Amino acid sequence: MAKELAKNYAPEQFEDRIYAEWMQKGCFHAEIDRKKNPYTIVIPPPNITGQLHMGHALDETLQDILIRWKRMSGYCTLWLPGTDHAAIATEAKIVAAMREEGVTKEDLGRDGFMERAWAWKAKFGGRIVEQLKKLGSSCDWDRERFTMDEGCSKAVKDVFVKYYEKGLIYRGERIINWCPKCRTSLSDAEVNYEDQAGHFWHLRYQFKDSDAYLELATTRPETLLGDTAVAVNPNDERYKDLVGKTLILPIVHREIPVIADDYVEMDFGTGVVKITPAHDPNDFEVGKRHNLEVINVLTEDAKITEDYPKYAGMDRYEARKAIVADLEAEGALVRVEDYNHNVGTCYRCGTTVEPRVSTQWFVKMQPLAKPAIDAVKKGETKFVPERFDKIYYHWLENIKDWCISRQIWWGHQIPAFYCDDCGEMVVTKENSAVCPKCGKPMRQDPDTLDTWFSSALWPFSTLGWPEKTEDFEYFYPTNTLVTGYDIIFFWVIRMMFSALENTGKVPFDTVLIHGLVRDAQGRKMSKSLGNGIDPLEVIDQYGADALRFMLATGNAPGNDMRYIDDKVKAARNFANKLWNASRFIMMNLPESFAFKGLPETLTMEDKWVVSRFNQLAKEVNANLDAFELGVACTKLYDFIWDVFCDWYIELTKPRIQAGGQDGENVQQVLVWTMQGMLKLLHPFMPFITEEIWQVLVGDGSMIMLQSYPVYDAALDFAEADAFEKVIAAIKAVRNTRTELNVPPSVKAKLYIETADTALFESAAPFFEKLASASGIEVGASFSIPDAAGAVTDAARIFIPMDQLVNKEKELARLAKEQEKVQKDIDFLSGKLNNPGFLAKAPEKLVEAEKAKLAKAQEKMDKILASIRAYS
RNA sequence: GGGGGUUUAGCUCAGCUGGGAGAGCAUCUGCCUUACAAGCAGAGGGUCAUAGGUUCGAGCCCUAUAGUCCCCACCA
Repeated sequence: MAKELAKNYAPEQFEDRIYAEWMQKGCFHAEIDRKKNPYTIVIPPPNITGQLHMGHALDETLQDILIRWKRMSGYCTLWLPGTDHAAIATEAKIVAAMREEGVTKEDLGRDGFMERAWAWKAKFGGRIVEQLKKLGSSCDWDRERFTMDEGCSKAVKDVFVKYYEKGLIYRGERIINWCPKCRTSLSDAEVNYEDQAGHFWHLRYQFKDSDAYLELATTRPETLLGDTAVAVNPNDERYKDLVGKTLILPIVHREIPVIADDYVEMDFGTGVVKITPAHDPNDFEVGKRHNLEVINVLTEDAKITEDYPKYAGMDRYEARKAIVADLEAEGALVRVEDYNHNVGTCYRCGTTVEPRVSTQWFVKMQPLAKPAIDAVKKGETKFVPERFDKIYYHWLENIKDWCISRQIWWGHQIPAFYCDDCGEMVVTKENSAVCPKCGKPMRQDPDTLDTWFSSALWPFSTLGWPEKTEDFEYFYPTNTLVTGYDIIFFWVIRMMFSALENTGKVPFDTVLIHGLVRDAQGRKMSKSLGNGIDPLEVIDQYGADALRFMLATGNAPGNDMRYIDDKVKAARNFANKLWNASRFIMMNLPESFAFKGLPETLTMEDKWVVSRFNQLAKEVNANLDAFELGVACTKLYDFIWDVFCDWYIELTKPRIQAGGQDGENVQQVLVWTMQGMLKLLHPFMPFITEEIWQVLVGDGSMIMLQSYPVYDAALDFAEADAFEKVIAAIKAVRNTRTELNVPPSVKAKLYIETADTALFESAAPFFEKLASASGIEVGASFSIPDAAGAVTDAARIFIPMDQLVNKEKELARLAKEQEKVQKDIDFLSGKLNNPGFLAKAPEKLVEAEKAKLAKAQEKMDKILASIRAYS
């Protein structure tokens, strides 16, 4: 059979075809097999609003490498895919699209809006999924899930009701983070704090019964409308006598008390704080302690309420200007200074969040956090790299109750029902409720749940929980969770406590954390900067394999990396190298070729390449086991390019030309090694390896279903070491010739002086092919005049070149060599003369160092002999 | 104010439990050698941020310092 590949590596010609074939043959589908061990990964579900970005590409690549490796290693693997409804983000997009049409949510009503949202999901929700496929992701698409599908929704209700009944969920009036643009509450995790330039307005509030003033400073003068007290520290001597007195609030002219509270720092500002319980979390606490009135002065969209007609309808920043102007007019403004402060912003839209008092649902975190901390402490779940467990602990140890209600429609509606008549509340899994007290139909809570509430259940809700499904029994707990460090707080932590509370088990045994993919300058890729690189474009240009290999190489877990085009190019070149190596093999196979495995008779270079491959298989497995994916990539790259292509293939050329039995043997070895390399590389570069495999093997088998190579003691050959001597000699000759500026076209006979005569004699063709030799003579001793001398520890090689050799140059070169080797000798003998080293270093190491020293000395003898020959 | 990352060749980064510093790109020298110029052969280039310490031995472990980046935190 003639085996042929296109002349150039052109991934666009086969990647899609191969993916379709995998799909069509059901290669990704996980069938429960109780004879095998399960290995499960659940995908971090991308948002249905999302477009594939480099972060996804990295995340997907790492997961696919692991899942393909485990699949080939005999596990029953399930990579469960799906998408997240991304409550706020999606609703914002839909509302924006509606705005274009001049339609509002209110126009449509809740049901109409939901209908529209589902239509939107149907239209765009599959986009990101299709993009994931371009990367080669071997997900079981038959099990694809969505956080708002029936099963996940059932799990959500189940958990909500259970938490409520256990007292882990409660409803209450609290001060929460409010996004005036998204018009919903946010959890603490959903607020990003950023430094903003602002001002410090120094104000004075006059006492009711005197002309005296109390000076204080604020960054938010507009909230003054809601001030209900002014506070000082109880230990502050300056203000001790003023506590209990009454002040007149400027502009509003309301009477407010001076109170004492520990919260006030004496040495910050004037040591006086205005207290606005409705619009500051600290003030809210102070207000509770002192029974202060909570006066809300802002609407849902952060405009001043109707209660203050002069400012009503102004947004908070307009109102700030107007109020500052009025304060100044009233003489209450003392001065203004520049001030930088931390401002909370909405993680979705970037709008400055407004602390707001409202009735919300909360998850009580203390009881849930404890088991989650313990599980990691006990090692039931491990972070890779380990350092992320500190972040995890710190967050959980300081966690506050989780605000889970959102004032939007796209999401899981809260399963709580109210009786508008008697105020009774019922929490139930049912879709409707009747008031148990007055028998009237009840109204469901209009709010929906935080999107992370449903993703927190993802590792088990997607496997069928709360039903006791076969999938759940077999695949749960999952094994590896792969995600970026930026969503540990949002997601990983919440999965941990949710899983422990609901399933009694940790959701996964390992969390593999990766960093961000930044741009070439190290900046975060962002829409606003416009510096994002579209993975799909990269795939178009270089192929998915190149992108994957680049993302997996040279990147340690948990560390950020930069996207640099040259790196992808290097990966593409590597693919091209492999492509051409396989072409070389195929074009040298006869039509009648049948692969029989390694032949009984192996030459030493065969044994060398087989031993090296065997070692590679051992190391790659070990690296994957330890999640050192980048290290594994480097080793594969080095072996394929350097060991196999640059050395082994070159060594086979004279043998292939010579033909005969040895020529047939070498074909077998070439194919054997190529197959092995393809298998080892497959998890990293699935497309090219599959393509080559199918052409090379040609029996209809697929590489993704082959067994992953493992170390085999029978494939370690002692001759491999001997062959390194030949390689060293060839390198030395090449080096010598280049240093002496001898053009490759000038051939020279080599006289090899060595104790290993048989070894070198058998290597004659290699010297001719790889060291520009016109022939070699091997012996125990030579005396060749006017010859350059290439030296290794095993051989001294004379290269007679008549006038071509410049005596001075050659002597200088030898002197340089001598210096280098002398350094080695000094270093090694220094070490071996150190009694401490001899006494405490492991014996194996001492022996190895002795052997090295002996070799260096042999080499030195040969160099000195060459120098003497010239002098 | 706490916590963490990072600092290694001109650039971007590896370096797995401590045993003579590596890769890719870039640079320089030769090569269109019948798989690959997306290639081949060679070369140069590093007091592994600084200062101490532990050790027979430190890029790796400990302490401190500096640069840089990030996370967390209620200072109005």
